[in-house]
Amino acid sequence: MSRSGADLALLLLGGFRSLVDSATAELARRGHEGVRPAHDFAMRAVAAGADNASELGRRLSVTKQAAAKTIAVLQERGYVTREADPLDARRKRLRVTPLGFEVMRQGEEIFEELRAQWERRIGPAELARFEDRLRELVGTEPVRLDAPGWVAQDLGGTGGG
Amino acid sequence: MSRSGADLALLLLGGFRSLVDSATAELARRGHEGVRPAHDFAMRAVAAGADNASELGRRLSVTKQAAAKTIAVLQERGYVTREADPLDARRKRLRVTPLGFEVMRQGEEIFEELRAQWERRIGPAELARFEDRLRELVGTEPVRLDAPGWVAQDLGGTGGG
DNA sequence: GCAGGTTCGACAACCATGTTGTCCATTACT
DNA sequence: AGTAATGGACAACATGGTTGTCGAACCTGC
Repeated sequence: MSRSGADLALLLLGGFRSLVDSATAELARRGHEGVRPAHDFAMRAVAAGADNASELGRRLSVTKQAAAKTIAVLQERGYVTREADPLDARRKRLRVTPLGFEVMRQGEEIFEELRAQWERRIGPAELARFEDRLRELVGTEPVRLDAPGWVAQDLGGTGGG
Repeated sequence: MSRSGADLALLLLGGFRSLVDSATAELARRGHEGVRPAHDFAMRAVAAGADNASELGRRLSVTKQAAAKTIAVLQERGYVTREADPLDARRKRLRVTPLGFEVMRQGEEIFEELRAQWERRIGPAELARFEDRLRELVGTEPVRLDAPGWVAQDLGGTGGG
């Protein structure tokens, strides 16, 4: 097989998609239609202190404009609120709503359940080992899940421009 | 830690991105600027017999229109040619050019090299085991790498998991 | 041989999610 | 106070998908 390398990549993608697709579907089933990982990520960043668009952009490694668009969606769905920042009139302070937190909570729960399923299939020790390897291989660089079609996108570092 | 499930997903994505980003960058370094996994996939499908837009769409699980757009790019870059099909005047027969094959070949080579690096890090046996687990977990469903921002996209009810 | 359905490919409009670039108000710095 | 930096808005555009529609070519049944 001359494609084991590429296959490995596909397999990794497959694993990710499998989890995320299932989680998204389950979240929808529970009444949170159309919640996507990116939303969760953004909310998490907001909850973690990225309480304005520019900062959120920085944390998510996207432009502030992109962050603003995401925020608009989150706000529209009632997952975050935006109020004037009393300390800085330029800012609009973001806050995750109870509904937003609820979605995050359920998301976590679902992912835990999915992981537990995998664990049941191959055993806890084996999954732990698997995760260890994965961590080793991936390293510590934070993972970006950004650009539309990033699978097919130009990547900053090199080809860039 | 209540996020091990989600972290597992991220880790998988990280692994995929790590490989793909490296491969894309390396391919660019070798003069094939802007070649993306989706291109490779499409070329592979063409080479494997999807020699018209509609068929390609089917194989890639995207609409024929989307396939047509991809083909346009591939053609523009000289990776595929389009000629009238002598047997069916509706069709434009696709063929991967030598350049296209070259890109595929180099892509494979690069992925192999990346996999070999991982192998060197954790050992062949361990990597094999890792891949086995991954295969078990992912199953045999073909992996789609389609929709723009699929990470953040609505997913048809199937869930895929 | 031809009517009617199916398929191919093209075009246009649109959605989603990014990106630059520009601009103004506000804040921070010197 | 004057100037730089920052936050956010808006507009234009790139990418890569999606529907919807349509004409031309093919296929099938009568």
